[in-house]
Amino acid sequence: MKELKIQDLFQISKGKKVEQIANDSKDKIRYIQIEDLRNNETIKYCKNDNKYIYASKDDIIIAWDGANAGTIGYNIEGAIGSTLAVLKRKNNDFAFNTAYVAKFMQSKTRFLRDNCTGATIPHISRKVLENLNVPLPSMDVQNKIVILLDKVQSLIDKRKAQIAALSDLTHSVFLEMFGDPHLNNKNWPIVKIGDLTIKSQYGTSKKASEFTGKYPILRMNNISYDGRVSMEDLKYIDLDEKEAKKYLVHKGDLLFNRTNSKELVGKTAVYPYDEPVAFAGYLIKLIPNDKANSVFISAYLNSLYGKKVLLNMAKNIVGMANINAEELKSINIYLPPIELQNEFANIIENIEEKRNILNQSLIQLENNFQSLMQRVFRG
DNA sequence: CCACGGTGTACAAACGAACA
DNA sequence: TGTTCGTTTGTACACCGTGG
Repeated sequence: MKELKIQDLFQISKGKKVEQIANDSKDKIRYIQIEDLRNNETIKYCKNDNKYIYASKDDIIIAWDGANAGTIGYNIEGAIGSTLAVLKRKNNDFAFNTAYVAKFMQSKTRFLRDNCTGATIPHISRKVLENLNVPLPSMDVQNKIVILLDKVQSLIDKRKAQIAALSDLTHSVFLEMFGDPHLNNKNWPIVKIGDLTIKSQYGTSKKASEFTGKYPILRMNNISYDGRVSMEDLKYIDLDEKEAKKYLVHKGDLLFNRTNSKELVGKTAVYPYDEPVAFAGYLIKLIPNDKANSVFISAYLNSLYGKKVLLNMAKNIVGMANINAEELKSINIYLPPIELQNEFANIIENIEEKRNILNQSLIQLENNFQSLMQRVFRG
């Protein structure tokens, strides 16, 4: 098969510093940064100034600096920031589909990242990139490869959308069953979180180890902002029998992140697994009494209103914010009957089950995509 | 001009004084 | 002596800007 180097096909230009402007400004164009190569969640703008470096839809964008160097973007239009570079087609007669090359480069992200230059912060090596060999089958085959990979990608996107929809569902089920927490138009009695718990317990302040230890230990990054426990990136710790009693979290216990940056203080989730694990000192464990279901309390604190309450009460001192156990227990909460709370918890459990299935499927699809990519470009 | 070393900052982990 | 909890320290990363 014919092979050409990136430098035969493209002109590479590094981006320049771009001044961001407000979203409602006139005569604006999109300002692209590394984040924008991965998603379109926060779109930023800048002036339409000809001193900037532009990428059009048929250019390939690559992240040049930092841990994500080598990330590829395509079909995005705007001025690129200083940590990106753009690959523009050279004027020559080589027959190739830019989208195809973009996909090919995507399959080489790892390689580009591994061959970076720079002492502390990785930077793409221009030489390595320019000398990257691109296999070029016939135009027909290139086009087919693009269509195939796009199809798989769109399956992945659909799966992600389904998972996001389930999160919305959780919120709306909560609102429907219990009503707006702020207005309390179902007139539930108001109590304090402390009234609904048997006890609160801080986690262990023992140092966790990377590999060895009897128990996995949950740290702040294991509690997500949207109220889930993630078992990724765990550390481990040993506990004796006495410590195990205090510092293990069991299924149905509530976990609360008491120290973090102001926005992230108060991340709350229910531990959902049968196997108990340890938890660190910047988390507080709450065990509910017979008046409450922890899933309900967690959903309350994770509602828009709950987040607002937490944000307002976090004491922000030199960059770090805190909500201690007493303050947590003093938060007001409305109290529907326990039967209704349990019903809610059952619904959530069902939703979470579906979510797990979808997640598994997503991981599967992503793996398939990777191996497909490898096979396709090996020829 | 751009390669490459540096800076600022947000998040996370850990420390250790104050309390019981 | 163990627990609480505010603060310090560590780490990772996005982005910047200068000298060759």
